[in-house]
Amino acid sequence: MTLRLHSTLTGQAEPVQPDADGVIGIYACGPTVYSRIHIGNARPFVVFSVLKRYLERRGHRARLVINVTDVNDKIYDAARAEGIPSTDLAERCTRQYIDDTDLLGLGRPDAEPLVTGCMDDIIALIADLVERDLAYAAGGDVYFRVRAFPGYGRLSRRDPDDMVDTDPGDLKEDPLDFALWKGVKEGEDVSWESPWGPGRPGWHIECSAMAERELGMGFSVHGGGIDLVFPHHENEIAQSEGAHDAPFARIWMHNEMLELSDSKMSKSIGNIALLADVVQRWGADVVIAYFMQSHYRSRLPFSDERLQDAEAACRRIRNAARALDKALMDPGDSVDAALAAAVVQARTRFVDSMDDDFGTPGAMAAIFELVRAINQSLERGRPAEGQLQEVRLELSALLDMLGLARLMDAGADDAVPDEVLDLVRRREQARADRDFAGADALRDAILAQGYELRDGPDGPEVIPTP
RNA sequence: GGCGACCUGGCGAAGUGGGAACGCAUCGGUCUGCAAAACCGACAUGAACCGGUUCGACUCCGGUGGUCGCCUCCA
Repeated sequence: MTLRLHSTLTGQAEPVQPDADGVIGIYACGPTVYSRIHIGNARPFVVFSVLKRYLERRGHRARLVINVTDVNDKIYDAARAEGIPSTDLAERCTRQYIDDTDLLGLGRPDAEPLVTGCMDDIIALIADLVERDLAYAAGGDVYFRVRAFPGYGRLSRRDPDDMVDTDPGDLKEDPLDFALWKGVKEGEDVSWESPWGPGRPGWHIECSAMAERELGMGFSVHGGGIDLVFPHHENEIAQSEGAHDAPFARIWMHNEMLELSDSKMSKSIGNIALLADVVQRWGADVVIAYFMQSHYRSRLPFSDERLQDAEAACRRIRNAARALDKALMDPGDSVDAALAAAVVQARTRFVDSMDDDFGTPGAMAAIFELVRAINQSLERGRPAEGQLQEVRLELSALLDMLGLARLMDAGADDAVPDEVLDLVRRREQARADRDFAGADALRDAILAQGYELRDGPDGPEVIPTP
């Protein structure tokens, strides 16, 4: 079985097929850089990064492109409010976006084109559309002639005749038409030369141009947040397919929104939590696990409680990894058949879930079932070293497919500071003296230093609290 | 007003026309000086509500109620 993804275009699960060059091309719409990104913006970044990861781990070649919109009205507005050039603001926010997403440790996309770096492609595409009468110049602007593109509305299942309250504009032939090029206006501090005069691209044309440039027409997966279906992706289809009479993207994959107290998290509502703050507080693994425990097409509540759950889930996995490492220091010589079976079953369930529309919750469940099997086995005895290695490798491989392999780094107690080790020694002495009140106080002192103590048959274990 | 989605245990969250995963939380037990971790056990005779189809529905169809999203910048 191969990976199938629900496509917004067909409403059904469609098999993911490589492009003509054997590579699975994935384009996801990235942020507009006028402020730091919030945890909701991070969802598509995580989803599409893990999608690429999963495909690669399954032996496919994949190319992920996530653009950066660095020319936009909001950028002009924000820069004006700060009293700095809009290009400075865009550059700063682009750097912050890179820094913030780097905190997740999921790697970078293969390409992250900037709108400002694709101006020639954009102008050429607009010129094509004008040439084909799918677009027209008016004043210093250029508009797409929506009624001239017959498939308009297919992606969002919308009839152009049903659309109301559309901005009539002064220069449009039809209120439905949307801007491909906007002539420079008073107060805008950057513009580019074009056959229609100085100006800048409209919001939608950039993605058509960048996707075509990076992946060609007819690539595998185009995605982003579900709020982009209309008008952004609808317009991209109109632009690209209008210009080339060829299919643009085969599968349209959209992630649902995060919600905060029953409404979506949105910069315009103001109920946001910055990605950097969330990662700073909880750690990258917890944030990734938080996303992976829910399906990308489900709305996901964002709250401390949800993050706490994810943290507890990470702790459980880390504990099992630590138990494996401990067992490996003193392995047995038998093979645990039940454990061996659990390993096979976990892989099967994991892959089945993932291949069925990127079912990361089922994949996480498969990992937890393996974790339980590991704990049960170690409760029964000590499997042989070879089997322990094999189990460790498999757990690590499954976690890695979700970007969670760091949970295997259980944090050996070799880096424990001397003062903590000293506290441990004093506590052992207190216990030997049956001074349990003193021992408990010392344990609290150790915890305050960031280390958890677990007494076992082989003496106390010192474990860093993440 | 138009279009669409969703409604599963305390909180989250999957899958499925015929045994309701998984995580967290809670309760009891094992282990421990006590904890922690781990293990064992308990925890929705029922899936918003009402009808229908079916031998059989949480799963399909229809209706009611509720929640949310898009239609304008938005991941």
